[in-house]
Amino acid sequence: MNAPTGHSDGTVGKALDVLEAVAAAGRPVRFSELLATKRWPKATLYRLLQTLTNQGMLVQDAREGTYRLGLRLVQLAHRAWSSATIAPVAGPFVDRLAATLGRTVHLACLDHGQVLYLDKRSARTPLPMYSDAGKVGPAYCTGVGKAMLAFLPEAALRSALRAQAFDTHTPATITSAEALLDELAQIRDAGLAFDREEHEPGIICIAAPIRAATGEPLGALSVTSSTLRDRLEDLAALGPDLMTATTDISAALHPWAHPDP
Amino acid sequence: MNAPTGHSDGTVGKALDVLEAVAAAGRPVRFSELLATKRWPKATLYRLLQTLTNQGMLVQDAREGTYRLGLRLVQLAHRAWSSATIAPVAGPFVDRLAATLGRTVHLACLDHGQVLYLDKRSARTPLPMYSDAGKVGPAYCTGVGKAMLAFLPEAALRSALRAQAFDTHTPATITSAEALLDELAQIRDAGLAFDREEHEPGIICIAAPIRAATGEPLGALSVTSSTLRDRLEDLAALGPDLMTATTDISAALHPWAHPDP
DNA sequence: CCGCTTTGTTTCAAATAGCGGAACCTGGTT
DNA sequence: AACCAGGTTCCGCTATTTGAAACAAAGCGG
Repeated sequence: MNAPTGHSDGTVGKALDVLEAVAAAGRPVRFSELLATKRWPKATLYRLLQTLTNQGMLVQDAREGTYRLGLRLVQLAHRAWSSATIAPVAGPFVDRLAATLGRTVHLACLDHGQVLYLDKRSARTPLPMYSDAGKVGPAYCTGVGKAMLAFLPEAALRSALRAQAFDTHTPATITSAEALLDELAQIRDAGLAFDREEHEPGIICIAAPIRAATGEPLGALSVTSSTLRDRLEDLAALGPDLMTATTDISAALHPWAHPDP
Repeated sequence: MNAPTGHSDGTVGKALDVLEAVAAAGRPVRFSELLATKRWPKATLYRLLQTLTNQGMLVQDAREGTYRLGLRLVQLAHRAWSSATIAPVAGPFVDRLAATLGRTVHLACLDHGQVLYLDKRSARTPLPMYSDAGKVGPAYCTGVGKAMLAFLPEAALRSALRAQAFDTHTPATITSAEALLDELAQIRDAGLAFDREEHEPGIICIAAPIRAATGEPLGALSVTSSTLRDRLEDLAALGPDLMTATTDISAALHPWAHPDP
C-alpha cells in the first residue's frame, strides 16, 4: 500500500523491499506468494530471500517452506527504540500519569506524517484496543497526531498534510485539509487536542504535544477513554495533569549539554 | 563483539553490518567513528550509510551529521513481534498472571542460544530493572533461559551450550556446561526453573517453559522478585499459578487447525 | 504407475552495481 | 595563508548481481 521507499536504490533497496513484502503479509508467506505480489524475477527473489534469511532478518520455516520476519529485527528495533526515541526518557512519566489517572496512556511520535506509537500503559482494565509500540496510525484523526501536527513548522506541516489519507473512519472524522487546519489552530491555542470519536466509534482521548526548546513537537502523550466511561468534559478535566507530564518530559529531555567523559 | 552474522553475504550483508554497527554504538554516531570501529573503505561506508538512510533504516541528524537507527525498524519489528512470535497470543495470559501475583512477569524466547525478551508486565512497583521487549540476555543464568534450555532437543541444546558465555555475574552464577547440565536435569524433573541471584544480586525468579505439542520449548514465562520482598520458597509457592499460565498459553497456541475462509 | 503441472532450486554468460583509491571540498584551527 | 580533519564525489576496474532458462522435486489426476 504505502511504500516509504522513495526510489529503490540498488541491491539493498531491493532486499528491503522484499523484507517489507514479508512484513506486509503479516503472516508466514510462501515463496510463490511473494513472487506473485510483485513482478520480481524468480531467481532474484530467491537469492534475496536466501540472503535475508541467513542474516536473521527472515526465518524460514523448513516444515512448509514459508518465510516470516526474524527476531533480529526485534533486537534492532529495541535499540532503535531505546537510543533514538524519546521513549526511554518519557517512560517513567508515562507510568506515573497512567497510574494517577487510571486510564490508558499512549506515547507517540510522528514519522513521515504518520503516528508511530512508542509506548503505552494500559488502565488496570485492559480493554482490548489496538496500538502498541511500533504500531502506526493516521495523524489527522487521532489525538496524538493532531497534537503534533498543530505545532509543526510550516514546511513540515505541508508535507505531513500531503501524507494524510483523510479516510472517513467515523461520522466525526475530519476529512479535509481545510477543516483540519481550523482544528489545528484551535489546538495550538489550547495546547491540547481531543479525539472526539474521530478514529474509532466510542473511543475518545485528550492529547498534548511534547515540544523541544525550539517549539517543534518531539512526540505527544494522550489519555484515552471510552464514551461508556467518560465524556469529553471528564477528559478535559485531566488536561492539567497531562500537561504537567508533557512539560516534565520536555524538561527531562532538555539537558542536551552533558557529554560523558 | 558477537556478530550473529555468519559470513558476510554480498552487499546486503555489508549494509546490515553497518546497521548493526550503528546499533552497537547505542547512540548517535558520527561517520568517522564508524569508520574507525571497522576497517571499512571510506567511500564504501559512505555509500552504505547513504543507502540505509534514504531507506529509513537510519536517520541522519543534519545538525551534527550523526547517524542513528531509524523508526522504520520499530515498525518492522512490531510486525515481526506480532506475526512471528508467541507474544500476541500469550499477552492476555501474561496480563492475568501479573495482575494475580502482583509481581513482574517476563515473556521470552530463545534466539541463537540467547534469551530474547518479548514482553513484560511490571508489578505496580515498577522497580527499575533491565529487560524489555527486544532486549537480549544470557540463557545460562536466567530463569527463562534455563527453563527453555532444559527442554531443548539434544542437537539444539548442544549448539545453544556452545553459545553460552558462562561469565560470572554473581557468586551464584553457574559457570560451566557440566554444572548447567545438572541444573537442567533438575529443571526437567520439576518443570520449573529458578534464578537464585545468578544474574543480578538480589534478583530472584521462578520460570516455566511454554512448550509445543512436540515438547520443544517455544518460550518461557517468569515471575521475578527481589530478595528484599520474597524468598525462594515464596516464589516456589507461585509455581502452580505460573504453570497454569504456561499450559494455558500452550493450549491457546495449539489450534494450528483453523484455516479462515 | 506415469505423464503433467506446480513450486522451488541451480546454472551461467552478460551487464551492472558496487568497489575503493585518490582527488576534492568545507569549515575550523594554528 | 597554510594546515588539518571530517566528509563528499569521481571514475576506471571488477566482483556481484542479474534473470532466462534448464533442472529437481513434489503433488495430482487419470
